[in-house]
Formats: sequence, structure tokens, C-alpha cells
Amino acid sequence: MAIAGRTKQEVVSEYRCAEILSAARTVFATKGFADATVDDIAAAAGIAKGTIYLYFSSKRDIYLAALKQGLTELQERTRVSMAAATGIRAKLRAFVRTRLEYAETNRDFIRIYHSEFGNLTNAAACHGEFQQLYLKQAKTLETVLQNSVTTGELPSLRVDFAAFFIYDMVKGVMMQRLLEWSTGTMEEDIELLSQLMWKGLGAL
Amino acid sequence: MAIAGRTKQEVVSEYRCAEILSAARTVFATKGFADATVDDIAAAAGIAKGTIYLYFSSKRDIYLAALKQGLTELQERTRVSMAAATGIRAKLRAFVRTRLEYAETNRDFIRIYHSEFGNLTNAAACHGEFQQLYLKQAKTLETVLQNSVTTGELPSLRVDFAAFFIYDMVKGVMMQRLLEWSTGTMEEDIELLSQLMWKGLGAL
Amino acid sequence: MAIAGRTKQEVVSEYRCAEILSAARTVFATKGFADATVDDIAAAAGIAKGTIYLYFSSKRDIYLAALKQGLTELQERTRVSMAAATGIRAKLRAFVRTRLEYAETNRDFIRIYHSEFGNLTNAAACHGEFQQLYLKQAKTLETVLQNSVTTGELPSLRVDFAAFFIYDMVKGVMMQRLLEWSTGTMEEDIELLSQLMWKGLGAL
Amino acid sequence: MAIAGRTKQEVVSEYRCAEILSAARTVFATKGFADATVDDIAAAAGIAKGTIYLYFSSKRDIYLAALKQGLTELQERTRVSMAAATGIRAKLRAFVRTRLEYAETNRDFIRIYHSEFGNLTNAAACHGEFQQLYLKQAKTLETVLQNSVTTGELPSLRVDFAAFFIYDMVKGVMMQRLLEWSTGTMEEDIELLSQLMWKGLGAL
DNA sequence: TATGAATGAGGGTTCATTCAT
DNA sequence: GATGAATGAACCCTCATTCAT
Repeated sequence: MAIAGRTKQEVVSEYRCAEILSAARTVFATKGFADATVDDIAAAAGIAKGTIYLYFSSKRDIYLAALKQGLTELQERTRVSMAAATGIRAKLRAFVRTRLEYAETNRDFIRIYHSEFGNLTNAAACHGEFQQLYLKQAKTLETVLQNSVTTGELPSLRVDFAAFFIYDMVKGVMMQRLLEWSTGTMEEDIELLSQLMWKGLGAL
Repeated sequence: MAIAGRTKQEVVSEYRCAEILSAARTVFATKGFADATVDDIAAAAGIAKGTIYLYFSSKRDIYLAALKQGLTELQERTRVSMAAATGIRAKLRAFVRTRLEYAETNRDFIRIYHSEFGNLTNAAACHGEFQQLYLKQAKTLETVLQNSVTTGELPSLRVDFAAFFIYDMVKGVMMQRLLEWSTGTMEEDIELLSQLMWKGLGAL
Repeated sequence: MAIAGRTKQEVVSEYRCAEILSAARTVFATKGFADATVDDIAAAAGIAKGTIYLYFSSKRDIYLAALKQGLTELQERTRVSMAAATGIRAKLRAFVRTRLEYAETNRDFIRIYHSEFGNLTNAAACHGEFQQLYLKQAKTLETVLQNSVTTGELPSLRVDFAAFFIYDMVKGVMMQRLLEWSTGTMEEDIELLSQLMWKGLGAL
Repeated sequence: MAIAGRTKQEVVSEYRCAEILSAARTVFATKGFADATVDDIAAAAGIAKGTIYLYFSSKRDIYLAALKQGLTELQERTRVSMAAATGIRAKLRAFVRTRLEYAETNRDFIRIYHSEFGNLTNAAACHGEFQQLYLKQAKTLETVLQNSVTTGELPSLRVDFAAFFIYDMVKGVMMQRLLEWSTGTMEEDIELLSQLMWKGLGAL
């Protein structure tokens, strides 16, 4: 009696996955990967521990899935809002706004995001896996910048350096806001950061 | 037989501590806190595992000590070089140079530094402990900036935001260089970053 | 709609049982009892895991049923062929031939058979359950031997010892052939073993 | 302060190993490999679970060590007593006596021995590992038989078949005695088995 | 002081069994 | 009857910490 896709089977399965990932995000965000236990996640999801292994093959697998899911959504939103903006300056402002807003409503994910992308130097965790994800993010932005340089909208500059710079800046502000260290409103921070970037880019 | 302080007892004790911390830094930098074992550290230090507990009360204690030792040295060097520089622009350039150079020769410490300060949002580790260390760092820089504003050397700006911004930027470049993602020489990166900061500050 | 017995219900039910047992034999033979999973058996039988529990009450139950089924068939064939033979020597040769031939075409069952009857000393498995099965087998043979002693066809000998001896010898050759360690053809091994038994019996 | 070997360190270590192996033998003999837990072994040895892992790397490792230790001792005793006997018939009697006597005083080991060598067909456990041990045993005996054939003490016969035959026979009697199924005394069984073998060999 | 053997709590994962559909 | 998702007890192994020597 399938209507779209394969219903029920698939719907329920995806729902469970989502439930687990949601619980996992909360737990990982609170305790970090190492200190979180699969029991914690199961309890948070309101299911038995064994059930988790029907949907994910290992604790790390859950972690990765949670991270990738958020990352994908964040990147997609960013891509869409930047595409909708006209001119590089507006695009950058869209970049800042989208990400800061996303961080505001996805605090658990952002905590995990920072765990990984704030420390890409730990070779132990996963050999280069996260480094690659990060690089891929940066490359996308780099392309946008490069296009603007090509069209003459931006002066020639080290686009690789600029891309990292932009990511780090936004990441830093996300963290400040998450920790409630920022004294400004969201709009103020968006404005400030956009200004700062624009001026900063001029220096490269 | 005491010469200065309490000799021997103290000297040997401090030497052991230093040995352990040095070994610990390497191990923690390579494997991260969770994956490093006390056995690893003992082996790296060339002493017995039990001995470590004569000098440190727990694995976390070692970690903290290693982090604080490096942090103290880094902050002291930064303070001295900034004090030696004249004018806020020179001070900021000193800030950048000192830290990037320190990172170049203390890679193990920097890895640990990033582990913690790249992810201050993880409540599990130590409730606010590292957040306080970070804030203290930032406050020092904030004071310098504030002084410049007071003397009119800098226009009025949100010094709290500026301090975080500066820290994050330098941290970001440290990481890029550590991962060998930077395409420029150290001097080029120092120059670029200083320029960028200076322009950026103008936006705040 | 019942024709003979209780039709359909029973026929289908028995068919399922047989399917499951066949699958189980393969799996148990390959992996042993402990390493075989009910999932393995379900997959091999091409049915759902839960279905298995409609026909058997536990994993061990399946195992036992598989073992008993094969054992019953083996014993029946042995009985028939021995009954058809005339004279104790011919009966013993029939015993050997029937069993070695059965082993050749029921390798999975023989593996399970060896698992249990090669190690009757493991109290854990099932307290004496298999020991009783084994004893029952031996007793049958013992009776045949005793009859021959009574008729004077065989000299007086310790029939209990002899029965075990005969079982073990055949079991040993089965294993050698199963592992392809035997260098002879089936006929050669039957001949050799029969000779050996006959001579051996003379010593008892 | 070392006297012989390296004392203390080594002595204590070996003592612990022996303690663990002794406990393991009892547990494995009673419950079988799969049903025995490392906790069981630790409890039987009167030590903590973790301690076991200082001496053995895994549950299977303990099992293998226990098996190999007994096997080595059994083979060595067999070798010595056979070497001391003159003539192939006396050697075979020595073989039987040594092994049956060993089985009488090492019942736990014999149970484990039967678990493995009564069922060499289970590929799952350890790919050919035990099969090789068994083959090695048989080859030794094969050589002795071959020598007797060469010197003309025995007529030409299939020594490979004979070796397996002898092993299986003794193994079978060991099991009967272990299960207290044998109605004879040890001496009677030794006598009977020796006779049987001798006669049987004549048939090959 | 230095050692390293001993400890045992803790966690990831498996899988026989159940039960709602 | 048939299914397979859900369960949770059980188990192997790790490792921070202790303590007798």
C-alpha cells in the first residue's frame, strides 16, 4: 500500500534514525564524544540500547551521522542564501547571517561542530576525515571569492587564506554567542562581522 | 646541603615533573586526551606508571598542568613582546608574530591548545575551567586595546569583540600552518594577518 | 478438507520444520553451535527470524532436533542393513559400510555429530542428554554382539568394551574422511576397517 | 639477587600463569569454551578479572595455552615412556599406559582435549590450528611405526591409517573411563586395548 | 622515592527471545 | 501463521588508580 517511497517501513525507520540522531546530538554536545555512552543516547532517545545498533553500526557511526547531517543542512542553507544574494558583499553578509542564525537554533549541533572543526589537528580520531570535510567547505567559499576576483568585483587576493579567514571568523562569533559572551544582539554581531570581513578582505 | 630553595628534593622533583609534562604533551598532542593512556605517558617519559601519581593526582591533572604550563609561557612571551613594541599597531604585530613563532616551535602544545580552545562549549570536560583561562587571555588583550582607545590611538570600538576576533584569527592561522595548509611563508602570513587585523579593527 | 492425518496445517508445518532443520544443519556444521546465530539459520532457511520460534522453542532446541533427526535416520539405516546381513562378520561390515556411506552424503550432519559425540564430557551443554543418546546407540550394537556370543558365533568377550570400540573406530574414520586426511578410497577404508575390527575383536 | 633465571619477577609471574591456567582448565572443562566466562576463570583463580589480561591477551589465548600446556606434557611423557620401551609391542603398550594414566590424573585437561580433538571439523573455531596439532601428534607415532616396518619388526601396513587408529582407540577409552562407563580396572583396560591394537595392526 | 602488578568499574557490542502488526 | 523491529542481559576487554614491596 505504498504511496510515496515505501512508506511505513521507510518512514518509521527514518523516524527512528532521526530520533536517535537528535538524542545523540544532545548527548554528544553535552558530554563530548569520549564521555558520552551509548546508554546515554539510548536513554535520551527513550529506546533500548540494542535498538540503536539496528540503525547505526557503532558509536562513532552515530557521531559521524549526526555531524554530517547538520553539516549538510548548514552547507545547503548557506549555499541557497548566498546564491540568492547579488554581489559578493551581499553574498558574504548572507553567509554570515545564515550561519549565525543556524547556530542560534541548532546549538547542540554547533557544539559538536566546534568539537571537530576547532581541533583538526588530532590525528587519532579519524585520519583526515574531518579535515577533508572542512576543506570541502572552504573550497566552496573559495570558488565564490575567486569568481568575484575574476569578474573584477574583488581585487586580486589570496582566496585560500581569505576563505579560511572567513570561516574562522564566523566560527569564533558562533562560539562567543553560544557561550553568551557576546554583548551584542544577533543583528549587531552580523553587522559587525560583515563589516569586519569586508574591510579585512581589502587587506589581503 | 641546601643551596637555594630546598635543593635536590625540589630540583629532582621539578625535573621529573617537567619530564612527565613533556612526555604528556607529545602523547596528548598525538592521541588526544581521551585516547591517551597513562601508560603511554609513562612509557614516553621512560618512568613507571606509578611514579606519575607521585607528581600528579590524575590523568586530567597532568593534562591541565601541561596546558597551563604552555599557556603561561605563551602569555608571558606575548606580554613581553607587546610591552616592548611601541604603538598599538606594532603591539598587534608583535602579538601575531610571537604567537605564530611560538606555535612553530611548540607544535605539541599547540595541538593541545586547539583541542581545548577550539571547543570551549563542551561542558563535560571541566565546568568553565578552560573558559576562564580563555577569558583571562582575552581580557589582557582587551585592556591593551582599551588603553589605545583611551589615548585616542584607536577610535572607539567594541573592544571585547575585537579581542576575541584577534584571538580567533591568530588561532585560525596557527591551525592552518600546523596542518600545512597555508601556502605562504611565516613572514607572509604574519604580514597578511597583521594587515587584515588592522583593517578589520577599523570596521568595529 | 483433511485427507490423511490433518493435512495442510500439518504438512506445511512439517515442511517448514524440515526447511529450518536443513538450514540449521548447514549453519551449525559450518560455525558450531556457539558461533551460529539464529539469524544465520533464518537467513539460510529464507524465512524470518521470528518464524523459527513458531516451530522451535530455542536455538538449542533446533540443534537438538537437527541432531536427533540425523541420528535417527543413521541408526535406522544401520539397523536395516545389519538386519539384512547374515552372520556377525557380515553384519559388522554392513555397520561400517552404512555409516561411512551415510557420512559421505550427510557431511553437515556428521560435523554436528562429531561436535557432540567427540566430546561427551562437557557437562555444560546438556546434562547427560547426549550421553544417553550415545549409550542407546552402543547398547543396540552390544545386543547384536551379545547374541553372537550366545549362539557361539563369537567367543566370550567384553561386549560393552567392544561396542564402544567399534563405534569409536568408525567415528575416527568418518572424521579422517571428512577432513580428507584418508589416503584410501571409500571401499579400501571399509575393507581395512572391517578387517581391523574383526581381528581386534579376537583380542577381546 | 637473582639465583637462577631471574627469580621473583619470573617466578611469581610463572606462578600466576600456572594458577590462571589451572583455574581455566577447570572452568573450560566444566562449561566448555563458549559458556565459560573470563569472570568464571578469575573467580576460580581467586584474582581480579583485569589481572588475567596481564598474563593472557584474550580468552582464546588462555584456552590455547591451557590446551598446549597439557598437550606438550602429554606428548613429552608419551615420548619418554615409549623411548624407554624396547620393541614396538612394548612401545605401544607404553603409549597406551602413559596416556590412560595421564588422563586419570588430569581429567580437566582431558575434557578440553576431547572438546577439540573430538571435533576437528568445525572450521569456525580456529582455521586448522588444532588440526595441525593433531596431525603433529599422529606424525610422531607414524614415524615410530614406520621405523618398525623398516626394521622388519612390523609387516608393511598403512602407517598413516594405523596412527590415527591408535590415537582414536586410546582417545575413546579415555573418554569411557572419564565418564565412568568402563566396567574394568585401569590395568584391564590397558591390557585389553594393547591386545586389541596389536591384533588390529595385523589387519592393516 | 620508584615500581609495576593488581584491581574492578565501566562501556561498546552481540544476539536469543519477544511481541505488536 | 509470518514478520522483523525492539529488547536488555550478558560478556570481553580497557585502563585509571592503588598499594605492597
